Amino acid sequence: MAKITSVRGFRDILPDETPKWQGVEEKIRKTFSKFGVREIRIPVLEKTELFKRGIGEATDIVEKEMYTFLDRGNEYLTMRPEATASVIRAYIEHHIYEKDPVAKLFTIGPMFRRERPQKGRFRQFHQINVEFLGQEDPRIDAELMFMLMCLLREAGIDNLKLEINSLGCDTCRPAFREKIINFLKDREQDLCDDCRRRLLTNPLRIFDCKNESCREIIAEAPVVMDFICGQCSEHFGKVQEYLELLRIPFTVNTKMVRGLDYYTRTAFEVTTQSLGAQNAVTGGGRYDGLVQMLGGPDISGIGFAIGFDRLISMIPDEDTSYIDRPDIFIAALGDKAQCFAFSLCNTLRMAGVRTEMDFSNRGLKSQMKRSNKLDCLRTLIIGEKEMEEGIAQLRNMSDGTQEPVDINDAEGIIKRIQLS
RNA sequence: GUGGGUGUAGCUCAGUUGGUCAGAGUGCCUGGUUGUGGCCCAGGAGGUCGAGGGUUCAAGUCCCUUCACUCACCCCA
Repeated sequence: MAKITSVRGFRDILPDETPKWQGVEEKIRKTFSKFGVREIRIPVLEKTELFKRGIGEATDIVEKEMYTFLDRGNEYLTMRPEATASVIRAYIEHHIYEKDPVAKLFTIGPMFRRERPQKGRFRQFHQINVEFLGQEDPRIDAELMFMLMCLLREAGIDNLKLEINSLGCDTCRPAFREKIINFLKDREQDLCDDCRRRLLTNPLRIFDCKNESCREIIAEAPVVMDFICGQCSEHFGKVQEYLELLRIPFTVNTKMVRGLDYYTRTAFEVTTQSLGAQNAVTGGGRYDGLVQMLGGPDISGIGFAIGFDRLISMIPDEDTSYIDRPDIFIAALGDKAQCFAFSLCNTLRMAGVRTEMDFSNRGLKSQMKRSNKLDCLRTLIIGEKEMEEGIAQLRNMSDGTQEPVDINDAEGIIKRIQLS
């Protein structure tokens, strides 16, 4: 029979890796709880219209990366390519703002985009999303970024760079957009092919082109900062002040732009050197018009998405804080001892001790090997002699020392394990 | 969607101009030690050389097709 493999870009996360995922998630949840961020769980499937309206018709995501299909009910559905639109949909649908317009929400789960896979990029990938809704104060921008940097540090990752920018709001951005298009049109012949195309689709993206002649042009181009309105400028200034107050290192990157249409004002990105070309670990920003755009009241919001897969891949394998080894292995010889050990093994487990044993009925040597392979901290050796005397040998696998223990005193064994 | 790289044992990979080229290391099993792991030594199992076609007396090696993986562009987390 031919083997059936997983779908391209969809991968299995194997038991050797899951402890990292669980460990990081646990740390992140603790941080969220300190900041009063509560979990919301949302569906993986949404009506296609949600993303068209939320992310923007003309974006690459909506144009060519979504898993969309016609459902039997004759309705177009889409595997979500991002979470913010869904969170806002739920916030509106359940009238969460009626009870309290201020909401701090997070959600964790898989997203789907049909791109060509490469290092750090999969068709099913995982994001940790945070949305702070109902507050426009620049302190909320700073607090969100502060929390983000805290939780990345707690996950054991450093060497990160926080870059921020302001994209302006609905009133000042169109003017800037027009300015930049005019500026670039005059120099169109010096732009690369990609950028000439971008001029029509998404002119702001030309800002992060790597082509040298494009960069030269960009260097002289007008910057968002020079065009944003008074309020946006003041907001951005305050955000920087508060970031400094909270001692968060950052750099202003006036060329940073975002690929989703809903972003306004503050935009930010956390990047690293260690991921190859896909160097963004987190991207986020303010989206003051999104709630209204999705049919809700005029409520502002700001949020970010952490690329969970990328985050995990940055944790060095030497980081031992995520490994989880058995406390004890019971090596039992002979039917009587095996029987006794089977019972003891499960008693220890119920008492919270991570216990392993082996039913193959092989010799002590191979059971010791298995204990070693499983990286058990200790081995309890119970042979026929020990069964008769009621005294087993508790061996420390790192230094090879052994001590006698009373096999009928499970509590005594547990205490000894928990002490060392 | 576009371009490059790679597919040989469970894993990581050698394999020269076509001619003992079916290999190493590691992992696994057994033994050296009849009740003591790791280190060492010996032995063993394990592969339609990604798949299909072609050239040739002869193909892991050359040609064509195809699939998969991978990196980069694009884009993004």
